[in-house]
Amino acid sequence: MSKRYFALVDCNSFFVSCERVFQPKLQGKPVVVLSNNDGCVIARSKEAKRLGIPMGAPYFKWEAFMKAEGVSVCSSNYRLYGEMSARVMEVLRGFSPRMEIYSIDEAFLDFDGIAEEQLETLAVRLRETVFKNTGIPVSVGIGVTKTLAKVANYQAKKLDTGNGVLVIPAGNRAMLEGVGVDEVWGVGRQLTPRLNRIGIKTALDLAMADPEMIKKKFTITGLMMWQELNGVVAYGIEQFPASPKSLVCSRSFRKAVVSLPELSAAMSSFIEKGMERLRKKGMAARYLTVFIATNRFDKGKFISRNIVVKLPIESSDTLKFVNIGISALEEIFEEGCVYKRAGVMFTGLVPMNEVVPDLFAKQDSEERLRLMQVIDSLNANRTVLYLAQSGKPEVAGSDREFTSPNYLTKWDEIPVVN
DNA sequence: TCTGGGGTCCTAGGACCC
DNA sequence: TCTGGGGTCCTAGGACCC
Repeated sequence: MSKRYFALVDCNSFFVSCERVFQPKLQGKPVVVLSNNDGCVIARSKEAKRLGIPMGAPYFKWEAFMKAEGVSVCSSNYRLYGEMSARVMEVLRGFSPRMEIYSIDEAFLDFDGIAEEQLETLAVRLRETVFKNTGIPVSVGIGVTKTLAKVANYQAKKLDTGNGVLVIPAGNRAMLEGVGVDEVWGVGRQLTPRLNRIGIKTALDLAMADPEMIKKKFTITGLMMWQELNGVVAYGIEQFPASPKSLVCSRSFRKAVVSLPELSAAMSSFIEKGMERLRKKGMAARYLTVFIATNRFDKGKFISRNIVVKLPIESSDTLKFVNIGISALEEIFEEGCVYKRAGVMFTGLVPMNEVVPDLFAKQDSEERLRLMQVIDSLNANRTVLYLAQSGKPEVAGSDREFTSPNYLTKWDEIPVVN
């Protein structure tokens, strides 16, 4: 019986690659993509990484440097990235009947039944197909567990294998040697120093450690990482996405907010946006959390408040949530604070059609749900209809200087070929 | 002036029950 | 003076992921 392999396909500098598909002049040049409000760097091209621009670099601190080095700057355009992601995933689906979309730019593929010596050829073909059909370059890592596939992917990029593909054969430990333990899937900022202190510096060190000790010190999650590095599957492919448990809509304000009316408008718009996403997933929520916070980077006291409201029955009605959300906000709002961030979280989620009727609680009415449907369809590609209470969309704090057009989702922004 | 946004899982400890 | 033991559920906080 041949070993079962998993592949991790990861889009290279995904957001940057998306921008490059539509702006070929950005090829081969240093490029970064900025977060909301053009706050900080969330994607970097290889060339930008080489210039030493770190992930999360605040734009205002790096602006001068980037100008001097000729770095191209893009504001983030999530609609575009979401659409490009869907296209990439569609191509990947053709390469394995079992696949897990892990994030906007990553997917695990089950390569069960593929002989070891054919893996690389298959991966190279996959890579070429994705590039041909979408213009997005990807790297492919292959191993007998997801964690090893992740390591392989990391090495494919780091070692610059030439074809963007790296296979870690079953039982091979050599590939773990040059990998810092902090690169292992599940080892983050806190675990790294703790592991280092007991002499575990590389992925190989972790793989060779005593599993009893690992379990004792790093609990079950630590043990699972150990197993996966040793080729024992602890995480399977999740083909069908589990239904979400929570949904957040939040923003930092470019200009801090002081007044209750302004904050209410922002909150109302968060609830609108969040509800729209929730309905798109066909879900309703039982709990609403409203939160507000001051600037965590400011000297002085950092204030963060939240309040949870429970509805008598699950709902997906924007208006109902806006009303209770605004009242909730009034309870936690404190005069004199300078708010920098706010948002809402929906929890207690259930599919809309599984809401259990209650004798004493009124369910969303048919008419109201139809109204929501109409609003959603009107807003499908661009927000055209919103509550007066929410104010103009930009109140919610979106300020983007370098946004690329919505090439794929807006008719009037489709690129023209002359 | 200016520092993202959206998720999941695990554990410890408290409340509560019998 | 002495003051069980076990189970479940919930929450807050920590840690991780992209």
